[in-house]
Amino acid sequence: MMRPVIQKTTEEILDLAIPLFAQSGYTGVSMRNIADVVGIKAASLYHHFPDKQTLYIQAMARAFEDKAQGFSTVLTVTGTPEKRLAGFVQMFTTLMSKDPEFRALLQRELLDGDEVRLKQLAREVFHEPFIAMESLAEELVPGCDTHMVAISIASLILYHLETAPIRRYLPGGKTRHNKPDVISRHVTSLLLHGLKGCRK
Amino acid sequence: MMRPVIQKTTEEILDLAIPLFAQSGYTGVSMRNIADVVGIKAASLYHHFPDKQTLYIQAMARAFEDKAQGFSTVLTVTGTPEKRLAGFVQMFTTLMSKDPEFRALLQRELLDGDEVRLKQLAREVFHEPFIAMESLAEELVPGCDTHMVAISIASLILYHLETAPIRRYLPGGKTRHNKPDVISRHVTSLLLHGLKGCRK
DNA sequence: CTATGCCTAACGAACGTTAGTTAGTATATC
DNA sequence: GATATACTAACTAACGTTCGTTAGGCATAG
Repeated sequence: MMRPVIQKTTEEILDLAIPLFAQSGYTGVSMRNIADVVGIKAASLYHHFPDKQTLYIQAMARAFEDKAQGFSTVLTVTGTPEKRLAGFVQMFTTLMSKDPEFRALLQRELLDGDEVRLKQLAREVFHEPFIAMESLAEELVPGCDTHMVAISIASLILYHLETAPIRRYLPGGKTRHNKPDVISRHVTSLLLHGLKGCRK
Repeated sequence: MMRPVIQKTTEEILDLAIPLFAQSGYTGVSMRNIADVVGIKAASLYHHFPDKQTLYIQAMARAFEDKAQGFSTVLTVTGTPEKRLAGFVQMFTTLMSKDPEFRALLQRELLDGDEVRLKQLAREVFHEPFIAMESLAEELVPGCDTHMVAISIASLILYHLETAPIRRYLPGGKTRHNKPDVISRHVTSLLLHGLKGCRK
């Protein structure tokens, strides 16, 4: 009896599990769901991971580890602080816009993540780019609260993307509002000049 | 044999279910979980609701319906547009800060809500206050994209609150950054003057 | 030959849900 | 005022399914 010889590595399983967790969350995904998309039986998953929790944590770690370096490169641009801000906002918006999976996982971790996972996420993924953002903030506005400024920048970009599903039904919502270019221009001018920078 | 005569109304059950769904999400809460906090058996829930989905949808409706009018009152302030913006930001921040349950439910709906639920949420909860925010935006910055401005205002406030759990572990995160007054002042000056308004 | 990766089969627990029953309460009839 | 009727909200018991997980066997690669 010949069975197909499709040996899945641990990494391949994680890569297939990540989109599932992003879409449905930890409790919304079963070991059988994961096994199905991998193409093996649920019991076989236990040769790669001791339990579901470990599989999930490793999937998160993998989903986030690649991002860390992606973010850093976004912040190595040169030029005036204003140009660098504009460049960062544009690239960050494009990057995040292309990766709704990452955004969903981040949102879910903010909702459900325990202290240990959040601490790890902060240290291994966001620490470095966050510091780069803070130093950019310090250059732009010496003496400002760099922590709050960095959060504000990220919040403007991420929330425009995350609210896309409901903004369709809110007054004035247009398809254009989901385009990375439109968002990044709006955010940049808002940051540089306040609301009055949003005049036509 | 005397059984305790503790009759639970449908509304009481919903009120008890709401915090559970806020904390653990739809798939993270079982009918028995809900029954336990209500103090009845799971089967008895089916005298009030035909199934879990309906219970959840009614719980969401109830959790959100009170908010609709709360938001509207926040926007009936008078004065110069700048003062009104400052007042709105302050009140909205305080309101949202006091209600992490509502924020969690909103975030979960953005992640998991289907088109029908999001459309309902937009129409019944956010439509009116959103229009009020847009007219405020139009007063402040005639000819601006009011939709984007309204979203930006909300995003600044909500993301500062939602990221609180992870900001503890990010550089420069202080307890003060979670205080409604600090957040609303930061957001107001950012909106009115851009980043340079954040100078000390 | 050993280790690995997958299989089938099964476990106990929990899941959403249904059926049938009981106690209490309000309403209508005699 | 007593009695019958109907309704409500709870109960116990169980259904079939799915959950995470374990045990044991078979095949392939090194």
